Amino acid sequence: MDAAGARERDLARASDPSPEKPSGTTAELSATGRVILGMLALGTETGYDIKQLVDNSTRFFWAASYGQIYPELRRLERQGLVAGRSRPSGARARTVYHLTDAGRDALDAWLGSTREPVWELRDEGMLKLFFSDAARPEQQLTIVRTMRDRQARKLAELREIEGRVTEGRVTDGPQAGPHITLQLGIAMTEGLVRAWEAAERRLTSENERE
Amino acid sequence: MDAAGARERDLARASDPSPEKPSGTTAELSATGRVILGMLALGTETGYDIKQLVDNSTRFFWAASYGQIYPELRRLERQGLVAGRSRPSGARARTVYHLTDAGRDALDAWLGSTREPVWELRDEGMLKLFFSDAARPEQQLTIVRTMRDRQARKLAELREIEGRVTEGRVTDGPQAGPHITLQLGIAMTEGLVRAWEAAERRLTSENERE
DNA sequence: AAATGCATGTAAGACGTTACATGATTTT
DNA sequence: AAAATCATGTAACGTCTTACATGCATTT
Repeated sequence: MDAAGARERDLARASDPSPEKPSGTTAELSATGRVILGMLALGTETGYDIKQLVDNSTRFFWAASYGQIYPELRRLERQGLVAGRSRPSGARARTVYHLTDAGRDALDAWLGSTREPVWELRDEGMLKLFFSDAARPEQQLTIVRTMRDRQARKLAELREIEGRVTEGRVTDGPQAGPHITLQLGIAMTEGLVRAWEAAERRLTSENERE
Repeated sequence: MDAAGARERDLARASDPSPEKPSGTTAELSATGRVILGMLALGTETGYDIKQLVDNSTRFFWAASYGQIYPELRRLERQGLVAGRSRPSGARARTVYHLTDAGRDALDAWLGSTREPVWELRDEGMLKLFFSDAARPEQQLTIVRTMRDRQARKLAELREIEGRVTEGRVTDGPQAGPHITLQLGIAMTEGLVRAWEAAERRLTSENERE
């Protein structure tokens, strides 16, 4: 029957038609393309470098793999947004890329775009919690504690990064973006830890009452 | 050169080999499969119902489309985890599904699994902020305010849902999972709003000093 | 000498979204 | 009579991950 269905149904309504048309001469810049242009603007040069920096920074909120990066670099070059030239180091093949003027314009246009930004979460812990009435009560608590620990570990990781960056150099000036993003990531993750802790308290106080 | 690359490089190290082997006789349950089993356990019956409930609840942390749901229902049936039978309403075709014993076991196994849960975020606002040194300073503020507003709207939406649910029935008992997940979602989104507000304060106080 | 790091790539397949197509039933 | 909702599905396309393959250079 439809007990749960009827109960939860119609609780929210999506409403979102996008305000900006594609509207232009230029082909739409893909998500990975945006990452690459941004990374080149930050001074990385090779596909390998880009992957390193992604893994050490944006991966927390935007990941990318070699399988995306290398083909996308060539697509961007075909579109005239980046330019690469061979710069072998010794006998080892190496291609360094840089933004073209058109590439810098495209990056600017994206940064200034008012299109609703992508925000997508896949949180298996929340999904488990949602369905946890089908599990034993201790399992519910295990789920919550696992996620709290997981987010706490991530928070520790981010704080460690922060420590290393601060003792170094880049706190302000023209490299403010990465740093303030790290601050934001820390604040966000603190929020997540608190949220899971609150859920844990709610569950344990319920159990006590029984 | 490698200014940014060298600076941010090696700041973090991934470390995660999964602790549990596939190890079993049963084929691995896909992510969409997990959603479907959970939804059937909650009492939904048709593919359409599942999609409705996903859109009204889990979409905030786990989305799914018809293009995933209908094919996956048939795959699960082939695997013997769900069973469907035709229950037309009038002349309108309709198939109602329910969990089999094997399906309930698979759901249990997933809920009890200690495998590191998936947690993936794609946050275009954070990405823009990361690269925002390439933009004009006012644009940096625009990005932050846009995201703060966006998360605040989502928070309002969630609170509205909460109001409707609370004035209704389902606050506790055997349907605790969806409700506590909603609470968690609210707490998480509050954390996000606060994080973006903090970023905004950091940016505006910097601008004042200049 | 071995291990790690630098560097580039591809192929297969899984995963997901979007748009389209169709039609019955219920509500306005 | 029209609009909204119920209900099921597919095809095309785009995205992303994973695993594999290769080989030079540097550090231990």
